[in-house]
Parts: sequence; C-alpha cells; structure tokens
Amino acid sequence: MARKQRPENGAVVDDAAADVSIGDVAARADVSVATVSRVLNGHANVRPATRERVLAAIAASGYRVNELARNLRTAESRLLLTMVPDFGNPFYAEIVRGIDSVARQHDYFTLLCDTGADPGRERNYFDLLRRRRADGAICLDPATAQRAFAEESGALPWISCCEFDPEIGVPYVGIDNRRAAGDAVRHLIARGRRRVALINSDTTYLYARQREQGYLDALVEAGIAPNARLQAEVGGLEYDAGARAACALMQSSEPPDAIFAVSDTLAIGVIAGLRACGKRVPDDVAIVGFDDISLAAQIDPPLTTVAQPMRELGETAARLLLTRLANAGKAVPGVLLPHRLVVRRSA
Amino acid sequence: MARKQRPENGAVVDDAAADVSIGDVAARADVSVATVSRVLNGHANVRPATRERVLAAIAASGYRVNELARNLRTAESRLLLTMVPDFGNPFYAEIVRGIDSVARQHDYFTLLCDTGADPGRERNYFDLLRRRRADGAICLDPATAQRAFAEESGALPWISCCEFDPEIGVPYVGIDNRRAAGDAVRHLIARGRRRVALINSDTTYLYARQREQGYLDALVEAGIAPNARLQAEVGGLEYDAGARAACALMQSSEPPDAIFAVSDTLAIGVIAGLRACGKRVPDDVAIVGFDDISLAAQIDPPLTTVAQPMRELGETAARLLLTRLANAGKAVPGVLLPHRLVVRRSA
DNA sequence: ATGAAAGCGCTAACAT
DNA sequence: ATGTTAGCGCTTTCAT
Repeated sequence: MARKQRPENGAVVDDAAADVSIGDVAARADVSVATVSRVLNGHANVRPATRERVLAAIAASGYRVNELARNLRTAESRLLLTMVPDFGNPFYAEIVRGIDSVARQHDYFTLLCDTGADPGRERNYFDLLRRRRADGAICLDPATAQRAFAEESGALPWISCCEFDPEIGVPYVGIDNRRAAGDAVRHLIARGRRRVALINSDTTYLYARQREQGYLDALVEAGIAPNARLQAEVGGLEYDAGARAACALMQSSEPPDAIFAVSDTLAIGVIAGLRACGKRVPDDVAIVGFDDISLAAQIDPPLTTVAQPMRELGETAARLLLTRLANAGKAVPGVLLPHRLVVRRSA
Repeated sequence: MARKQRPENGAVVDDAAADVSIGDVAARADVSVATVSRVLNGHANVRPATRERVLAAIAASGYRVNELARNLRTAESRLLLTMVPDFGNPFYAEIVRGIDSVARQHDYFTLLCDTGADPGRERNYFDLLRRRRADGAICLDPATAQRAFAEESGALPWISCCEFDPEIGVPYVGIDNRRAAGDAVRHLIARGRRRVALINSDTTYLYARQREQGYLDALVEAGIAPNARLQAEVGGLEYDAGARAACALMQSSEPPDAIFAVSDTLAIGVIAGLRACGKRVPDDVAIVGFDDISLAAQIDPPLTTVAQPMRELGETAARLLLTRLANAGKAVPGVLLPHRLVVRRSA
C-alpha cells in the first residue's frame, strides 16, 4: 500500500518508494523496463532524451533499486566476509578499517564476524559463502583453524590476513613475524639486557610460534642460552592476561630484566602488572610490544614496539580477494609487508 | 559446470554444491521443489519417510540454500545496519558486540558502517534500507545528523542508541547523561576540588551538551561559579586530543585542580598530557572519565569513571529494532539504562 | 501429505 | 536505440 512521505511538506514524493518497482518507473517514463535498467546501470545505448525522461520518472517516484532482486539476478551478494578473532582489539580494528575502505571503493560491503577464534563458529561463517550470503572472505583466525578450512573449503574464494601458513595454499598477506620478533629482542639485548622474557599468546596461532622463533634466534645470536622459565604463554591478548603473566614472572628467583610481549595489549597489561608489584619500567624491566596500536604512544612510559602496517595489511587483503573474485581461475600471490621497530621509552 | 570437492579424498560429495539447486535435490529425492522447501524450512506437513529422503538427497548433493533467492522471495535481507561514528573506539566496539550477539540469536547479521560522523556518508548508509540491502538500522551518530534523517526517513525502521533526542520520535536506548556527568563532578567536588575543568567533545553530539549540563549542575549545586576558561571543547575522542587539551588547560594562569573528560579515551589522553607537563595525577590534578572501557583499569593511575552498560545498550538497541521489525505498526518505547560511578585512583 | 505453478524485481540475451 | 522475454532459485498459495 502506498503512503505519502512527509505529507505535510511541500517536497513530497508522490509514491512510497517502498512500493515502486522498475516496472512502475518504466510505465511512468513510457519506456520498457530494459531501458530503465540500462540507465540504472549506466549503459551507453540510451538516447539522452530518453535517459532524462527515465531519470525524471525515478526522481518523481522516489524509486530505489531493490538490491535483493539485483543480487539474485547477478548472482552476487556484494558482501565480503571478514572473520576476526576479536574485533574489540584495536589491532584488528585498524585492519578491518583497511579492508572496509577498499571494499567500499569497489561497491562491496563488509560482513564483520567476531569468531572468538572458535573453530565451530568459524566453520559456520564459512558456510555463508556456500549459501551465497557473501562473495568472498578474509580470515584472520588461527592458522590451525585455517588449515581445517583449507581442506574442506579450498575452492572457496578466501584470503588469509596477518595469520597465514604459506603451505595451505591460500593467498595471504602478512609480515615476517620471525624476523620482526628477532628485531625486537635484538634491541633489548643491544640495550644491555640479558635476562629477556617472552610473553606469548595462544600458540595455535602460527604468528605466536614464529615470534617465539625470532625471540630464540636473537638470544642464540647473542650467545644467551634460552631459559624455559623465562617464557610464558597466556591464553589471549587481554590487558590483564599480560598483567598477571608479568607478576608471575617477577616472583621467580631470577626475574627477567626485560620482557618481549607478542602484542601491545599484552605489553600494556605487563606495564600495569609491573607497576602493581612495584617495578619500574624501563629501569628494572624493559618492555617491547608488538603492533604499534595508537594507544602505545599514550601510556606511561610510551611503549617501544614493532609497528605493523595494519591499514595496508587490511587494504592488501581486500585487494587480493577482489582480484581473486574478478579472475576466478588465476592464482593470487602471497605478499609480505615491511615492519618497523619504533623505539620509545619503555625499552 | 560441476566439479568434485577434494577429489583425492574418500568423503567426496558428488556434485559441486555451487551448482546444486533446490530442483536438483527435488529430482534426486523424487519429490517436488515445494516439498524440499518444506523440509528446508521445518514445516510440519511432511511425512517422516519423505523428510528422510529429502534430507538424504541434500546431504548427498552437498546442497546449500541460495539465500539470494530466498531473500528476494521473502523480501528481507536479514541484515541489520549499524552506524557508528568510529568503531575503533573501544566504547563503540563493545556496543557493537551487544548488537551483534542478539542479532545473531535471531538469525540476522550485522552490517557495520563506520560513518566517521560524516552526515554525507550517513545519508548514503540510510539509503541501504530503501534499497532493501538491510531490514533495519541502529544509529549511534550525532543527534544533529539523526534529526536530519528523522525528517526524511521517519517511516524507516531504525533506532537510536546512546546518542538520542527523545524529541525526534525515534525509539532509543541510552543513559541519563546529564545526571551521570553530574555524579562525576560531584565526586570531584566531594574530594575537595574547586577548580574543576571540563574537556568536552564535539557538541553536535547531544550527549556532549547533556554532560556539560550535568557538569554545570554540580558546580552550581556546590556554589561554585562556572568559569568559561575551564571548559575546553575538542573535535573528537582520540587520545591525543585529550593530551593536547590538558596541556593547554595547564598553561592558564589559574589551572584546574581536577578535570572531567566526557570519555575515557579523552581522559587517558589527558593523563598522558599531564604527565608530559610534569603534573601528578591525582595529587596535582584529579581526573574522572566516562564509559569505563576495559583499558580504564589498566592505566596509571587507574581511571575513576562513569560506567555505561555498553553491552546491554547494544543488546537493547537490537531487541528494540527487532520488535519494531516484527510488529511494523506498534510503537516502541524509549529506554534509559542505569550508569554507575567507578572510583579508582585517578580521583 | 504432496504437487503445480505463480511470482518476488531485476538483468541480459535476443529481437527489431 | 529500444522492446520482449526468459529466467535467477526460492517460497507459497491453491489444488488434489
């Protein structure tokens, strides 16, 4: 049923847009639906006068294309699925921004799914591709989970971002985690620290294992024997996980004089935890984080950290996916982006 | 063209799901498409034996429903649009989580749009409803922008969340900002502070003006004359906006002995800025923030702040929208949720 | 309990 | 340059 929009107002549109279809516009402009479709989609073969007539009819009727119908007809949803383990984490937030910005430039929207790194939920989300709810996906979940998908969903159009295993044969974008972690720890050692601890996150993430390798590399390079009691693994990336781990580390008989945390959120928690046990940063313990989220520069002391190009990571992932979508057959390369050590006051 | 899934593997599905339609399943089960549709949608009138046959055909063919087609037919996208000014802000992130969790419970997905509080982009997003891309919307944008929409989109199904103007006649959920800000400032005054500064954000937000009112209320109640030089307005909510504003405030001839910042992100920046100019918190300047994001407890000193029930705010908004969608005609109430002052060490 | 058939609103192939 | 028409894959009357 038609209804007036703002009936008390002069600038009224005479039909409710809700009920106007392309056929109504065609009738009003006295052309066929095909012609209306042509002007809608900017095709060339329409006489200017006709185009004007159609445009006028669209404006007068308040017509809006029904994308539900268009999507069925063109067999695409124009939605990109983005699976993140925790989008409240500022690191992921910035990546998602990058993804979203290029998606939008190409008239796609982003379906953001917080999987909580739970393989069960991840699997359901992947099914969105098969049900045509999304055209492609970008996955930031643990490599272990990705490997499982790759086996059952290898043919589906998706991309790994940040967390990736080149072996599984899915296009990816990320950084060289091992080398980056090595850089962080080398910096600590160069500052004279010898008892360098590692606070790692969940090692179902490949990046966690790679950063551990980098940590070990730097130690060995410097002739320092790795000490298992200086390595902590915490479940997640929450601030207080870092705080607790730091406190625990300081209880030991030979506490560290430096800590490398595999994420800034963890490192920020570490600093809070250290303060709680009365330790000074960097005097007693030097800290290096990872990611360079915007908060890193604001805390006390400002955090030394490995900067990841988060925005570009997201943008690249989206571009990779879009090219994969455009040329279904063609192989898409894996790409590695550069990192950078940002030295502030915590180390 | 059909292709095999994991052709080297035993657990092969014989057709590529991509190409199987409901008709194929019907043929395979030797029933009509109507019957397949019935079992797909859990309708009652199907004989158990028939249902089994259909289920088997679905499993054998790897069929997945094409939601593009279903959506056109049922005339719904099952997508909820969520417009936030900045989803990287942890405050919004938690609200979005709340929205998403109830949306999902009701088989909706969330289309998250970062408007950057830009009215132009907001307007475009609203058009997604008219183009049937989304079934309803939740808007966290400035009240000024919302007022504009209300005029041209009053009939569309949408809800205000956090930021709302009861006058515009759109269902809303939020807190009593004026009273909450008053509580914050009263706390500062009770602690003996007299020169209380306000660091406010963009006053195109109604919440900003309401919190300013609450600030003024508390001052007047205590017999303190408001001082314009103690009130700063910054553009956004970024950490460093707070830092800059705090430094500026301290330059004045009569600097404040307390600062109320209208958001935690601002307050965290304020603390960083104060540290940069050599001021101690809370000794020289006491600080109260607003929101109680998870970071508030981690910084040094831990932040005293007004807690908003972010998760519930989001959940309620989604529920409101869903009921509005379910009963198109019926009016949906506005709801106010309780806030709480969380006293930590910064004030 | 099941099937036949009519569309949902659009795009695009095929006329003209 | 424009029109006619056949679907896209599904849900849902309406028959039986």
